[in-house]
Amino acid sequence: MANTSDAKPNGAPRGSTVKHIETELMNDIAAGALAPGERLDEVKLTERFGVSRTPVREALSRLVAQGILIPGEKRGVRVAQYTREELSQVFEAMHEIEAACARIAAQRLSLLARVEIEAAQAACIAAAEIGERSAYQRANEDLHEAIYRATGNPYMAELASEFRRRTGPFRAKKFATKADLVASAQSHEKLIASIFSEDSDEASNGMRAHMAVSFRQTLAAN
Amino acid sequence: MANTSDAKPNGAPRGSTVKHIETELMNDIAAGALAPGERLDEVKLTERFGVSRTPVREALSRLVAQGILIPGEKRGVRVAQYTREELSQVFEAMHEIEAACARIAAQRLSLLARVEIEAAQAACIAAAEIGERSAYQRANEDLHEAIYRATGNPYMAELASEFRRRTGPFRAKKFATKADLVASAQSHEKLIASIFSEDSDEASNGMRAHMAVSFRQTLAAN
DNA sequence: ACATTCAAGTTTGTATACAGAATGATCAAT
DNA sequence: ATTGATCATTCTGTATACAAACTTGAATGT
Repeated sequence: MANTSDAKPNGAPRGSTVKHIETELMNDIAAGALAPGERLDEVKLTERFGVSRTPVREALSRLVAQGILIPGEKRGVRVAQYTREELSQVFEAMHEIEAACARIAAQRLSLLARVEIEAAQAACIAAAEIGERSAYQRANEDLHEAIYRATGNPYMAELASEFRRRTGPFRAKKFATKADLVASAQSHEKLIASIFSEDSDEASNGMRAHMAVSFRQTLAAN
Repeated sequence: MANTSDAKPNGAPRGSTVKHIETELMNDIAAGALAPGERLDEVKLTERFGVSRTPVREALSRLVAQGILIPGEKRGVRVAQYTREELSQVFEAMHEIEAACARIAAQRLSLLARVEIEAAQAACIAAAEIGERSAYQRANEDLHEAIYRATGNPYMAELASEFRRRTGPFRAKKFATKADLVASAQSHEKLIASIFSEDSDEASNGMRAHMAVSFRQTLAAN
């Protein structure tokens, strides 16, 4: 049945619905509301967001492009799920990208970047000392993002952020105990020192060492 | 006017039309048939491929996700075009990714990978000696792809390939003279030696050095 | 001459319709 | 009981329709 006159308006309303669906789904996945391996049904999403299949589809395909969702065997898309080996490969790639960011950041370190990194680390320490897991996680993300920005290279930064989003669901359950937080914050200290040394190789090795600590915690939780 | 009975069949034919459009456009861009900055018109593509806007749109948005196209200021999409600074940033990111590949490849070097790399380099030398530019370019791509495979990490490999595609249009005009080919092939020799040393740091530095040579040629041509 | 407003023409985002594939379920035959 | 075939039921890809936003440019007023 075609629109008569009282039908829902369509056309192009303000801030792209697609973007909204995309971030909403990303949050769900990051928060674990959608478990790895779970299948997403286009029509269900259609109902949930009160839109047609077209924007849902577009949002899904963007998430697929980012590796957050993967195309199902024959049909549909599912939340990315990795075998132990795949997980370690994705993390290896992320480690290298992070290391590259640290390398470039060390080369170009600006005063602003220094301050932003120090501020984020201060927040990490504060959160670790009182054992606030979710605050620590936020501060930890901030610190890494500050390092990405410190590269002065938006392409590197975007790449790193993308991998961080992609691995988010697996890193979520990483910090089990207060001791984990403290250990992570201490690992940050060495990492930051290596970047502030302004020696590329040392910074990149520093980041690899930090990521190794971090990955050990992640693997323990998966 | 709606389908009556003799209309074109739609539904889902064989190998996704979207994929076809995507690769076709990628080729056009790589071959320079679509110049950087050029605007792509959805409707024109619709006519060219004899399909509706839906698959065209999907193909375009995938290319946007890969950074090969970029969304226009207000409307439409255009072939990615970079200022000198942006170009150097994209290349910096690519260099780091390539260096990471070299690092991992050196760590895990298998006999098969060694052979593949040597074969590709042999092809490079052969092409350089007789000054066959397009053959050299192919062999050069093969060599880099062989290194990506040598990482044993499909995520790293895909990432590197993606950046290579993205920078393709700018590297295309790189090899101006036979001397360029020979210089590139010689640079490969050192690169390969550094990877075959199975020393991570040396391999990653080796790749960075090679990419620097390569980038100098690229900048000269842009 | 310049700014402002308004109408026509494009372009985009979203909705909906529909054909063909994949899946699953029912039922007959071995 | 297991296998195989047939049919109904999703699900997916593509086509088409249409409304809102943007662009353009001409007409109007200052």
